[in-house]
Amino acid sequence: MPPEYVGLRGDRRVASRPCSSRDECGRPAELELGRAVAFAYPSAPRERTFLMIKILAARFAAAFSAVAGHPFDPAVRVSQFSDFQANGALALARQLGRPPREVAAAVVAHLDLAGIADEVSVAGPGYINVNMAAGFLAASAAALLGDARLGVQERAGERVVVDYSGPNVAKELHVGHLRSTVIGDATARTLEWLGHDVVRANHLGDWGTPFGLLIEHLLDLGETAAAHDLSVGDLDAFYVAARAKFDADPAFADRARSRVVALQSGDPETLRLWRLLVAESERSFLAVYATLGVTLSPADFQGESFYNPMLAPLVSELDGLGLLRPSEGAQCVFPQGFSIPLIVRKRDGGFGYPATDLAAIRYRTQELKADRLVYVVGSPQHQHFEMVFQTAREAGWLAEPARAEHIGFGQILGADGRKLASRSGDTVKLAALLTEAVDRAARIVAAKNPELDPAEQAAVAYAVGVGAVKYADLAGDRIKDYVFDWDRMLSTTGDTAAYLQYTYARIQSVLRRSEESASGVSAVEGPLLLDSSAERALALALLGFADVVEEVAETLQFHKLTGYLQSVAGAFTAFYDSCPILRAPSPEVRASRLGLSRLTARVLRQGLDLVGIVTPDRM
RNA sequence: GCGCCCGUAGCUCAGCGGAUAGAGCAGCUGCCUUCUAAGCAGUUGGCCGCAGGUUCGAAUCCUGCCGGGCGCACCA
Repeated sequence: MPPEYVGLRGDRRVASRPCSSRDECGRPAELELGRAVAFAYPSAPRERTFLMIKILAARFAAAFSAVAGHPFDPAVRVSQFSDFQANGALALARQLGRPPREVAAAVVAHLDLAGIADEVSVAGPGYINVNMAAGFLAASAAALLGDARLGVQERAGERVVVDYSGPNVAKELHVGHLRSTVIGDATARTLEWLGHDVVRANHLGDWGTPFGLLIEHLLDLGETAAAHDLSVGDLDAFYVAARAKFDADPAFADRARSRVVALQSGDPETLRLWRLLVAESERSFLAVYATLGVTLSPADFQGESFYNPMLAPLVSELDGLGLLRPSEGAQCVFPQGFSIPLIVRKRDGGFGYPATDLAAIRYRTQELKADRLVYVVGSPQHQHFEMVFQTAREAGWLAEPARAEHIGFGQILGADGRKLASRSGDTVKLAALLTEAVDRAARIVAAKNPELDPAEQAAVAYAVGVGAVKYADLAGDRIKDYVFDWDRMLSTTGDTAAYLQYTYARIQSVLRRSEESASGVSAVEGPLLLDSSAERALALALLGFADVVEEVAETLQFHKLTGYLQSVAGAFTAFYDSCPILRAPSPEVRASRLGLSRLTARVLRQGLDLVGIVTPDRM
């Protein structure tokens, strides 16, 4: 087999590559192709924010710097002993050589929290505990209720390119693409909502030697028949058939090889056939994206072929910069800090993915003027991206303030602790996985709420099923592997999407009833009253939304958002359990509790929307 | 051989320099003539892989081991 027939390009977004030639599969790699605010507190102008911790941190910072004589981090955190605590006094004490409690007391003496906190105390070795004033929480929560953005300030707008999903043309989306697609879409949604200018980049594997045999197979079938086969959705079967012919029929293999040459030299007819394959694949991808509720559109497809014309000039440019060094017949860059080369041009003259990735960086920073490049690709490719980024820096294509990040993630494992595969050992197709998710959810919905009419049951099953899959993918630290477990992800209790969706649906139910009982007129919101501990705790939880969203936008650790939403839902259900809303003791309390409910619903809905999970109104 | 990641309750996971290590599931106790019990409240359960070190203070930082996963030049 000629070396150029080694494998499909692309699939770089797959968490782990298909079997390599020396792994447990014991099969050569070339046989593996088919698998594979402003805070509106009274008298506070717009520069304040809703963020409790930021408000406190600012006040504490003033007090700390008064004591320290210079700026000092107050280390304000959420506390289990009070609402918040500042831990900075311990570190400052060491610096000043004074007893920590004494320093803490000095800080408290300089602290101005009038109207914000009604209880400040020094505890333990020198922690400063703060309990917020109920009036302040109430006013803050009321302001949140009146803020369409729930306290999250809109950003000035960086241009961010989010590179995710990246399936291979002529192969179907499979579990290996799930995490990149889900995490990438959550990234795009979140950054976009924050006000950034997000460019979604679906870096398809749409170029390479395999297209020789694919195109010849297509010609054998006839374009019409081939298009039919492809549109039926079984792209993998099309590839497998082509591959089988290539292996069995030398004449076919020769045609395939010359077809590759024709493709690479730009033969118009060959390019037309190639586009046909690409177009059919894209239709297949879009169908799965639609089911998944992923925001990728045809405009976001920007495959490897897009960069083809840029590759030769790019290598020349690297040469001109003196970064290129021949090694064993290949053109290489040896980025600083790495002992192995980045092969930019292969010995046979072809370009590999490092060249394409470099071209993409240069295009994205220079043409798209991107400030931030996010690559949502499995963690095995960490070193590759570090090398590419370093090379781009040395070439001047990735210069401050622009930054590139590899957002890696672990594998999805089966119950056996090994990479998830179907019973027969094949990769699991995404379309089939989602169908099963919805089917399983449908059974649960039918059992839990048979009163819903069939259409609504189906809609709920869809939201719950797909939500479960996405949530399971996002709820853990993305760097770790996780075990794919239907029972756990579809559990109606616990840390699941269904629990959040159910909480949301319950709130909607109450709100619907409130409108009925108010004879169609929505009640005017009164001031919020936080008299019970449950109401207070709920308000406090709701006020944390902006903090979490901002952190997630920076770290892209979506499990922090899902964990936060769980705490909000938990605070709500505790409140729901102990505080009658519609039958509240007075109209004022009722209005306040309805306000808290409405705010909770909005936070849950917005939070889930940021990660692409749908919230049905009934379930 | 070099490098990266992960080892926390029976299970799945948070916490990543600060007070008694948290949550969900599973187990056990309670709670529906009342707004969706797909729920809530309580409870049992942990030498935070091991050993050193840094620090007033370490699950958290450093070093070395052990265990698991994954990379390491013409596949993408």
